[in-house]
Amino acid sequence: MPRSTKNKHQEKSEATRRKLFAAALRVFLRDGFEAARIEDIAAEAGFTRGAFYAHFPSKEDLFFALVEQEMQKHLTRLRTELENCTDEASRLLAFRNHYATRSPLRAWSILILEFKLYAIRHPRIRAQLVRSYRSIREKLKVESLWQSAFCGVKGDSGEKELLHAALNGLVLQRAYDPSSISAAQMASLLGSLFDCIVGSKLPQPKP
Amino acid sequence: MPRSTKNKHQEKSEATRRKLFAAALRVFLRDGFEAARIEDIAAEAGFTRGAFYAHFPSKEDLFFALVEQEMQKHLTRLRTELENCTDEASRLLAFRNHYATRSPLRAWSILILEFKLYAIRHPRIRAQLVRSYRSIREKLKVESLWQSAFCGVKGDSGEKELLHAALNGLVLQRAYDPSSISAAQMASLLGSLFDCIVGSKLPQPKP
Amino acid sequence: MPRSTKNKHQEKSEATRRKLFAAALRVFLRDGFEAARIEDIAAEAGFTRGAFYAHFPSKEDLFFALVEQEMQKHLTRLRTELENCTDEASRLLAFRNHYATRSPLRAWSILILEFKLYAIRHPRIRAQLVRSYRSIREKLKVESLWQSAFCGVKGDSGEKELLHAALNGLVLQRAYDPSSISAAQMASLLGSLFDCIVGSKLPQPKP
Amino acid sequence: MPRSTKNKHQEKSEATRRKLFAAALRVFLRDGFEAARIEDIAAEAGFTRGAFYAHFPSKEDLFFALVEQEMQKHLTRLRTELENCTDEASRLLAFRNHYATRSPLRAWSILILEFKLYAIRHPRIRAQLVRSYRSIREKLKVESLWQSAFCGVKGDSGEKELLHAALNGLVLQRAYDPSSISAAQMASLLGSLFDCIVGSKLPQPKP
DNA sequence: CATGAATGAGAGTTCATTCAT
DNA sequence: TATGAATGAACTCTCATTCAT
Repeated sequence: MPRSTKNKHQEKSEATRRKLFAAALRVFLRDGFEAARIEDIAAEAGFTRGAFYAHFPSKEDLFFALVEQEMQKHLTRLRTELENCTDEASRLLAFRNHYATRSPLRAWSILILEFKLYAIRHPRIRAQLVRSYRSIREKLKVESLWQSAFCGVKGDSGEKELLHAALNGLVLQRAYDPSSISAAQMASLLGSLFDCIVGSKLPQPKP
Repeated sequence: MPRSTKNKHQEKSEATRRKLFAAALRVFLRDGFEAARIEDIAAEAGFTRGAFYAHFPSKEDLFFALVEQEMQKHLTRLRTELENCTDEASRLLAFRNHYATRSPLRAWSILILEFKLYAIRHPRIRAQLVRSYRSIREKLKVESLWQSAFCGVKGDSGEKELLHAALNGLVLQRAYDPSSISAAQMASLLGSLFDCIVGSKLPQPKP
Repeated sequence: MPRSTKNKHQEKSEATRRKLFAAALRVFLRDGFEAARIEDIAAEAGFTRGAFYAHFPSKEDLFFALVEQEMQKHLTRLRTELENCTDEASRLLAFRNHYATRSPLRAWSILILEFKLYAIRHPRIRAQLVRSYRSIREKLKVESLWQSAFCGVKGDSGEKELLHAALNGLVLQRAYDPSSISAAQMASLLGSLFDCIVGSKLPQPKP
Repeated sequence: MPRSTKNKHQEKSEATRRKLFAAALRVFLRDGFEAARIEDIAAEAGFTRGAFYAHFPSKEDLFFALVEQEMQKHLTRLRTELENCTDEASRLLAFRNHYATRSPLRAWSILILEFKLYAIRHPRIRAQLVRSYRSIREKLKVESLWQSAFCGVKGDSGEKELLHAALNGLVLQRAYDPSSISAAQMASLLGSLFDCIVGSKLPQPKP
């Protein structure tokens, strides 16, 4: 009941949760969402199943928590990078690189892809995922990131989605058949697409 | 040994196979590859599991057969459309529309997306899928389709992949959160991307 | 309806039956009774399942028919060998060799062993097998074989069973772990046992 | 982490394992190895299939564990009996009785017989079984049992195998057709065979 | 007689989740 | 909090047998 004890417990609990998180990320990236076994995650963290269920109600809930954490990380990093840029040009370049050379996130992209497909078949999950993404975007002011990168010139006609879609599609393509497109080609294509969009050459809706 | 008997058997067998194919397509589109149960496919076709295994060695084999059949259908249709065009301009337009307004194939694209993800985690399947795609592309001379549409002007720097990637990515995005991008926006974006690529504005590899 | 036609049919039918028999023997010896598949037997004979069921009501029935045929073959051969002996001594020797060097029948022994075990768990089969054996023994006058070999000296205290049991047990032992006993050792042991029994050294029940 | 909890778990786990073992033994003896269903074993122990798989990786593994346990039991009992004998003569007699009156192990022998046949058709299992037997024999010093019983007089020409083979063969014969040989006859025959072997009358390899 | 399509019971195995400790 | 035993539903795949042709 003494405060310090309570804190000790809290700290320990937090540590377990963190370990489970990290382990889950590793296992999900390695095996995918559906194939990942709770037991493996717990074991990877040095615990057993019970510990998992003491901290998360279900595999899906853990995944959501993980998504929010990772998205936050990625977006915060991007924001920091952009804020470190002194002028508009370098900010645009940083943004471009972010999209064109996202190879370190390959496995993560594929994991998200898989979960989106899973969500499509599970309405409740789908709704939760949409909500989750929306709240992250709001919390981290993703719109303003684009605004700041593009000087807020134009209204959104879905260019963001196109960029993401192309990125995800290419990542998947390379994961499934690396010989069909090289990493360099992929970066080049994404860069070009980025230029296209930014150069206002693309986003002209059909009249 | 009687000829008529053999034919009767053959006919019946083919009819069953066709029914199973059609049922499988419906169930796969509805439930996805992994979640689709053999029993449901058989029942949807009006049979029991045993009938399924009399015609296909496994769910995966059926899926491959289905993929080849459907790809063949789609590509043949596209080829026909292109061949019906009298001049180069209309051919290009038909090609553009093919990519920009592929909504009827939404569910199919998602199914293929899911199977590619599945393949990533299952090396043997992956190899088979790559091989299968390659053979289809060769058999139906997909390269020549592009050549004919684009008058064989430029070498391949992966634009085809970019187009497909963007298409698949957007289809998934809309399936999982339709409110994030409208069908019209999607068509518009894909059209613009197509123009971009054709207009040789995109495919300039980094020097 | 003409006689010759009927005979043609009968002949053909008989030929099919014979082929199925021979095929079944091969498959049973190769795969064992339970693991042998009707389809494999039919295919091995150059037919399909239907032909099998046109000639035999079930796998078990085929097996019984097979057992009777083979037993008859083996016993007839033994009888012939014994009858070819001019004197009593050579007859005894032939009998001894029959038991001590039965290696060609290794697979058959094991098959019968397996079926006996199967029969133990299936009462109806067991009863039928016992009956079947009994009728074969009577038809082929197996008792008289022993009598003739041993000059009918002594009453049966089960020596025959002991000899068979030892033979079967050793065949199994060698099949399952050939390194535990050599073929030569086995022949030697069986020969010695035979001598023991014949020399009236063995069958002296405890006083 | 608390010690008591761990012990509770361990105890419960061991109790369940023991129950599963006992149940498996009963079901295997009743139905045979192949026909025994995991579900029946679990139910017989008062559990469901899941519990089974929490304790044993497969039916085969359970069987091997069972074999080792039972062999150990049997051999330990035999060793104890022999060690209780004060003189050489009574030791030999005890050994003789062990072989001649093994009726209580009838069902066990048949189960092992069946598994050996199973092993013949399944190479991996066969190898494992051979290894398993060898390790048991070494661990329990089976050779020395024979040595002690027979005063280490003679080298091994396979008499042990003959004795076992005859025993197993007769057990099977009686199980499948009890009317073909009485229990008394069987004991008598085995006793005589034992005497024969011990009396050095049998193991004279052909010159 | 022979075909071979179709049945359907049944097996082993996996794993998210629950719950007593 | 964490353990880990136990559940039970689900799934794929096999094969002897039936039966319309």
